[in-house]
Amino acid sequence: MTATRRKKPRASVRETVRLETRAAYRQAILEAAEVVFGRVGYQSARMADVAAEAGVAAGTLYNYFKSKEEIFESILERAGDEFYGQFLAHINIEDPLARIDAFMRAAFQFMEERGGLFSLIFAGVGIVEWGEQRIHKRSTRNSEVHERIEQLTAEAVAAAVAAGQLRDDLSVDELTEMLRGLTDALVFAWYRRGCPPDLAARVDVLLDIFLNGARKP
Amino acid sequence: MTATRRKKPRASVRETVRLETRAAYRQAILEAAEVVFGRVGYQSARMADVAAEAGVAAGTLYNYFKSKEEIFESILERAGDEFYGQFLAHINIEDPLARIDAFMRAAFQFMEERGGLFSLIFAGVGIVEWGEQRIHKRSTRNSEVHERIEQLTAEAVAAAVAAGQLRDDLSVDELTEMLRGLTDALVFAWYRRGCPPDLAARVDVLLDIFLNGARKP
DNA sequence: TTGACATGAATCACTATTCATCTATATGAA
DNA sequence: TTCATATAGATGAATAGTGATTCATGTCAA
Repeated sequence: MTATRRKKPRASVRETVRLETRAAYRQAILEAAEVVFGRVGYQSARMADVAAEAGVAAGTLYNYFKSKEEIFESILERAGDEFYGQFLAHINIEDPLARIDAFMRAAFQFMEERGGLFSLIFAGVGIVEWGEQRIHKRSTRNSEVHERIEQLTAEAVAAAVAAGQLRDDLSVDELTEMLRGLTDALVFAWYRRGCPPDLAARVDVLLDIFLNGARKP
Repeated sequence: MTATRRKKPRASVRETVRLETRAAYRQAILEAAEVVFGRVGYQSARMADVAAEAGVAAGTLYNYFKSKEEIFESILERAGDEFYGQFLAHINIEDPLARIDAFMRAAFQFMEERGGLFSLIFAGVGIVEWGEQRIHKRSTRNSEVHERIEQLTAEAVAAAVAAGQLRDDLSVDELTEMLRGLTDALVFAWYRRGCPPDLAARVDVLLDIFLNGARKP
């Protein structure tokens, strides 16, 4: 997918050297775009800004990407894959509740590390989807990643229900929805506070309320 | 605030009639804008679309509003006030938990009735704020309304804690945050399903999980 | 006849994208 | 090793599309 984005390089001795260089440019552009998009949002970000941030000329961007949108999608795609990877890393934890716990922690840690991108990724998984969905239809790829993540969570919840760890008088969907909501809420609030380095630590509150509720025993 | 938006009408005998007419135009424009913004989003909505929907010429819009943004803010403002009103209506319920319950139901009912505007209002109270905040800074007024609503909720939560109805080993802020998150989650999911008429009914699940948690007793 | 105001074509601003050029490097003959 | 030439690809000025906003004009009620 990434490969088809630009003219195929001619086969030659130069190949290796050129590729190195091209890859570096590509990388620089993506990183710059991530910074700029993260700072001012997709709409407000100007290609000129991205070019400046990357230290290249505006025209150069188009030697590596077809359009602004393609750059955006590349970012979403990359970040989405990384995010998904964080989930996969804990897929094998046997105990359902422990798995959910691990998922949440992994997700929060990822958020915390890439705060600026929040509105493009995690957010891209719902929030931005609403705020901007009509502005640019989201990359299909990113949606897939999103769905798979929801899927992993739902599976864990289902397993927990099956294991008698979670209530069975509510549907798995409802439980998953709520879990997701609590997660969003924390990230939301954290983002609003300016992304201080305390997000990961708050998972405990999330799980506590999700599992035990807010009512005084 | 609304009054300062256009040239002051001259005092004259026509006044009454003119005002009537002007008010009608203004109203039509706002309603049209609400429809169009709700349908395609602020960014994608064209003034020409709004004009067409309102059945007036594009230029006419500018006889009533300074700019596209001002129209948007007027909508947010109006909707925000209505939304806030729904909360105020239950402010006097004594029992804190009952008050929270009433708040949630009122909010959901409002959502359900104005689904199309979701992303401009309730959403405008957080979700869109992130998705688009850099695209157009939100109206100060709307932010105020938002804050006041959060305030009302937080007060109810605090009262519940004080009354021994909610846990006191978590901060009021944390509890409120979670409540808000659960609310968002439901509306989110509902919106994604295409706004079917079942939102209000789901408040029970929300409160159930918030109060009792998801763990199997 | 006059003034308020609706009209919509013309203007203006903003940017993504294109493209004619220019630069730097690689190649290969001397 | 050195120089002439070719070429990938960097450059940024020019283009082009979009759509908000303006304004000269026409209409209608008083």
